[in-house]
Amino acid sequence: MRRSTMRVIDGMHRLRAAQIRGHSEIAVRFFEGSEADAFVLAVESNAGHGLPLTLTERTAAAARIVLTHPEWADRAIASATGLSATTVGALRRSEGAESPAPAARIGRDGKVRPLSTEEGRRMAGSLITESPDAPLREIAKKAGISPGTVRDVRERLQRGEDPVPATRRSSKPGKQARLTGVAQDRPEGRGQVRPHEQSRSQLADGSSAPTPESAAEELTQVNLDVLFRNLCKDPSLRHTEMGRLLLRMLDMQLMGAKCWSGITQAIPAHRTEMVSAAATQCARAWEEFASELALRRFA
DNA sequence: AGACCCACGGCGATTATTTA
DNA sequence: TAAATAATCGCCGTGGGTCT
Repeated sequence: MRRSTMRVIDGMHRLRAAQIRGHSEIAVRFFEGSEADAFVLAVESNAGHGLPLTLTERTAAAARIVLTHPEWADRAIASATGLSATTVGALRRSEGAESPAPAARIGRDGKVRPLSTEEGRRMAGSLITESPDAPLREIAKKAGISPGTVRDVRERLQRGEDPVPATRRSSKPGKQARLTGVAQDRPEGRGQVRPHEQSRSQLADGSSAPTPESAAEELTQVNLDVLFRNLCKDPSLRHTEMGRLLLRMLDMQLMGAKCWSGITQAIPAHRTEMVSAAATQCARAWEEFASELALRRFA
């Protein structure tokens, strides 16, 4: 149970059972943390006990964790949601581009691993060339990489090789796409650059970050029916009162959109002006709601 | 103190299996 | 049956423990 909101994270069925049995008290374990952390805990609990989430629910949960905890490694998120790391990695590529990617990730072991050591390796290479007798730890500290990596750099230099393995070089086609989201020389079809990847590459260039307007514009191209079905899969919406209210409102919107002509015919002439004003205010309210959400995402 | 070893975990690519 | 997902492989990085 989250102490700040007294909301049940896990054990809703046990709580219900206790209420039915007439118990007025139940032992709880309090959780201190953010809303995002509480969500992760709820997903982990569901994945762990006898009432696991469906595949679509787990996928939706993983997509949310990717956004709220971008520093978590794929395997860490996979472990929490019961999906495979491959699936989480694919989700990150499709969802993660919407937020700035951290330079390193925290694994299940709590260790931090950088997404690219190219810069550190090159600096270590220079330092080793300048001072061949310098201690590995000293070079590691200056270059910002681990002593083990410095040793590998030194061995590579001794063999006359590049300090950065070919598979870790940003210039390698396809690899850069993994490390920074920049697509290079991708083949047609599967490797085509998607809109969100383009906006991420702009970030890597240091030019412009995606604005709330551009991100919203991107999603508004998606059919409302598709967006609604996708939102319905998210347990964080389905399992909260306000979330369900939003889904019902969107459902009504969808239903209305399918029978505008019938509704228009049903409105008497003397009420058209009033209904028009009401509809305009509704539209404004949705717009303000959308703007507020967009600003919150990029705050 | 510095060097080295090694367990653990990261990733992409590929293949096998499951799901809708 | 096609698409999605999981499993596996090989390579690489980190950091704690051990050796010199």
